[in-house]
Amino acid sequence: MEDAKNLAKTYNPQEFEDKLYNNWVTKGYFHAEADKTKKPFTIVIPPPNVTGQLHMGHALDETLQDILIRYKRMQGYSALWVPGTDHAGIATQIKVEEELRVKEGLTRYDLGREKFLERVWDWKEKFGGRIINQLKKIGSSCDWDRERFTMDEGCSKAVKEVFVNLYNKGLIYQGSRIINWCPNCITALSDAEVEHAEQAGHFWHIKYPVKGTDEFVIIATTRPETLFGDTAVAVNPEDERYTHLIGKTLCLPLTDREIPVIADEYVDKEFGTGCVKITPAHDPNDFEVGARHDLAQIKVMNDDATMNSYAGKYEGMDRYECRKAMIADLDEMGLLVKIEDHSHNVGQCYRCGTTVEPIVSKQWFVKMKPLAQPAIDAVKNGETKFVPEHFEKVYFHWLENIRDWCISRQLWWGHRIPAFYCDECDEIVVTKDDSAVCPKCGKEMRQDPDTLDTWFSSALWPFSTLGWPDKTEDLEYFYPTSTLVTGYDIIPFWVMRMMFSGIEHTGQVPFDHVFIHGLVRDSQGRKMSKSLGNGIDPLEIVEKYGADALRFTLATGNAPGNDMRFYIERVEAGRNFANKMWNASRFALMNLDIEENRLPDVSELQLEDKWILSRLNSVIKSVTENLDSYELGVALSNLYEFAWDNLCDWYIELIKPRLFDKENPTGKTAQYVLTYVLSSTMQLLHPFMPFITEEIWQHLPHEGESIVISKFPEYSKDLDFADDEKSMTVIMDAISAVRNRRAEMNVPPSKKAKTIIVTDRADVFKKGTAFFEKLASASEVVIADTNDGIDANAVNIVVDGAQIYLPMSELVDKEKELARLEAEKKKLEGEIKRVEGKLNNAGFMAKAPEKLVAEEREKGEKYKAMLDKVLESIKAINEM
RNA sequence: GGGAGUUUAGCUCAGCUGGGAGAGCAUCUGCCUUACAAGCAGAGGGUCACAGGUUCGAGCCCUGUAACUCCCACCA
Repeated sequence: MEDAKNLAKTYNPQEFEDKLYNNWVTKGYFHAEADKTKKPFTIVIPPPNVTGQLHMGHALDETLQDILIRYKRMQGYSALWVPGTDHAGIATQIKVEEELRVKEGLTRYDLGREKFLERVWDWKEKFGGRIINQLKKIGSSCDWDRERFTMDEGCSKAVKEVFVNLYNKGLIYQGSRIINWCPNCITALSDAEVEHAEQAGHFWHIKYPVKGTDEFVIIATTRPETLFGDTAVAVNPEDERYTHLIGKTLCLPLTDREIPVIADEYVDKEFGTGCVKITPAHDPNDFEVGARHDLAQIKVMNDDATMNSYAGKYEGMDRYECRKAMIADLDEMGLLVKIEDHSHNVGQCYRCGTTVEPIVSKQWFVKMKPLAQPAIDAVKNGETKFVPEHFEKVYFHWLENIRDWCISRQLWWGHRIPAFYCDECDEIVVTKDDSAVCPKCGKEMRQDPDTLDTWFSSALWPFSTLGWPDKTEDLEYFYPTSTLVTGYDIIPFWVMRMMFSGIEHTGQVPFDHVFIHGLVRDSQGRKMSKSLGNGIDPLEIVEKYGADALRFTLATGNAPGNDMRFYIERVEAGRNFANKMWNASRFALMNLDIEENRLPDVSELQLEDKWILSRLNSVIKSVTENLDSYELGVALSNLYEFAWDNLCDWYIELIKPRLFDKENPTGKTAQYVLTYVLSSTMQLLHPFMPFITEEIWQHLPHEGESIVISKFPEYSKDLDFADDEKSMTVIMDAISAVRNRRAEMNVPPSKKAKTIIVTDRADVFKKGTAFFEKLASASEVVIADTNDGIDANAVNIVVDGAQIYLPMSELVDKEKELARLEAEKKKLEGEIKRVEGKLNNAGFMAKAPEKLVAEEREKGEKYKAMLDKVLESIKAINEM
């Protein structure tokens, strides 16, 4: 540090944040090794999308992780935070395709697979670093030597290993099933990737004529265009309205096809018309019905949701265009009975919002039931714990109702499915090798063109990043990881899948704790989103207020798992706190002429020194306990209160006379204590606000090269001065009472007054005389054991343990004074009544803890003593 | 249709296993007191959504009600 003594005049985070961060990285403080002499603490980052930008949700997620990692690092753990990014299959591919379309008017098919993938890799190289730099800006202490990417070599190896293992165990299979199809992204989606939204739609009632009669059935449908794929109409076997039709043949309108009327329990008699068109290729329920009745599956749409040849003259039309046209035609033919309004849930692609088409398709699936059970058990028996605990319910709910996971995607960007087909003899080989030769006919095989769901590789992240499937030293040492930090919205996508993957492939749960946080919302509680334009860029905040203020904002003011509203006033509060620390440190440095940070001998400590050390000791305890139980917000607000209220507003003010008076032998002691307390406070605060704390710590006398690797303060029995703390509290309360009276009477601090303290605890108040002069505008302090001879007209203040007189009779209004005393009397009587009510309550005395009873007794006595003094004062005034 | 969460000061939120209601911001009053006006010293402001219950004692535990939010769900 250039000038070890002085800090810049104003807190200006821009001046030192980058410089400090670069130094930390250069010095390698964030690098962790498998060090057998230490205990491991591991976090793997939820990898942000490689081409994404840091948003407030990331900022929250990373801040929480960084707080935990820095805390554990200071506690002496080998603290590893593995950073990295996710290839984000659909999201990235869409972006590159969009760029291609806009800039060159091309589609990915124009380029071809190989060329297109080159473009995506280019894109990744170009924008992939951006988010990493943004993580650094907010102070994330990741081990950058271990940065990973979900499509790097190691991850690819892990993916193949897992796929082949699961396939060989029969847990991955290929099948034709109804899946969610996005006609815009042209790919299958898993259930988790579909979002349901209420949409206003219609029920179209359509007549299907019964062959050879004048009769017809009326079906009601929300998707009339799937009519071309109907292969039956079903009624409930118990439905007397229709029993006579079962087995009859219907003429499917707009086509020349004939379909049967079948009976199936699935049909609800009460709903709609009681007749259901059955389209096995376009509806999951119909698919089941079709399977039971051996019905044909007729797909009527192409991959982009235009109609195919089954739709006859509507071929080539978009699904909605077709709907409109066919309804018009049916109406003309007299087959449209009516149109009802009907709102229903429609599935939408979570990436592009397009209405998803349920469609029968041959895809790869992971069999979930056998994998889900151990993942459920691991949380039930406490191997992995959720914080807050209630998120376990969400987790259980998902796993208990889980269906097989559709993992194949018709995308090009992603891990290619390691399955090979022989066009000659239809042989299928699943292998880790990059190419395969048919074991039956020896021909070169063709690899499955599809890629895997992005979450397939994310699911392996906690162990693939540590070297799995190799048995590396890192894997042995750092796995299972300690804590996973993520938002509750990611539980079904990621947490759950990491859980069953970790258990299945490593035999161990991937993490001990899952620390769940909420969403960051705007000031009105809305989700921040691009379309609303209400997002706040974390980097703009960093630029304007500093990373520490941003982190403060994100770490306080809400409980684990709850959503948080973000608004600028909260950032300002954080910045103001940083500024307060900055100035307190400046003050300290201006008054320090010591070279080292050490505590003086206890015998040299003054009352206020013991008080602040004792308070520091308590706050160390509470910060540690709260951090250990993931109550980061509580830990920080305790620290805030200690640092601002105890340290700045009281302690520094209390010791000013000692510091300024060069003759005072206790001045040096004050310097040492102030240095010690300030330095410890910076250490406690460092996990939350890494930059300012390092900057200040470096300027204070210190040992070691950085606060980052300094030892986190520990509770010490030797610094527990409970009695002195109590005495100090009595004095402080008295000072506050004097200030209060003066403020009520509008006496400016510049108008000093003689202060007479009548007390039977002179030993305590004697230690505080200087404080009254400094903090209660006393010109002179007199301690007496009786109020004899004191002007009855003096300002009179009753406090715990003392009665204080300020001879400022000119300010006293007798009437007002009496009214005030009466009010105080009433208040004290109320308190006494309450305490006595408790003490006279047999139930309370019998069942309440002893400590509480003693406390109440003490309070009762205190109030009674104060009441006596108040009564005395009233009497004195009345006698005037 | 299931499930979860929320409801505490004007606003945003804390309140850990039940033991006299808190913070930040905002408001009001007085202070440029030689670290800080991004500050200091004070003040006002709450039937803890509602109704029952358990308990010596309930913001906290139990039951029910209401409002809001979110997640899940194949009634065409």
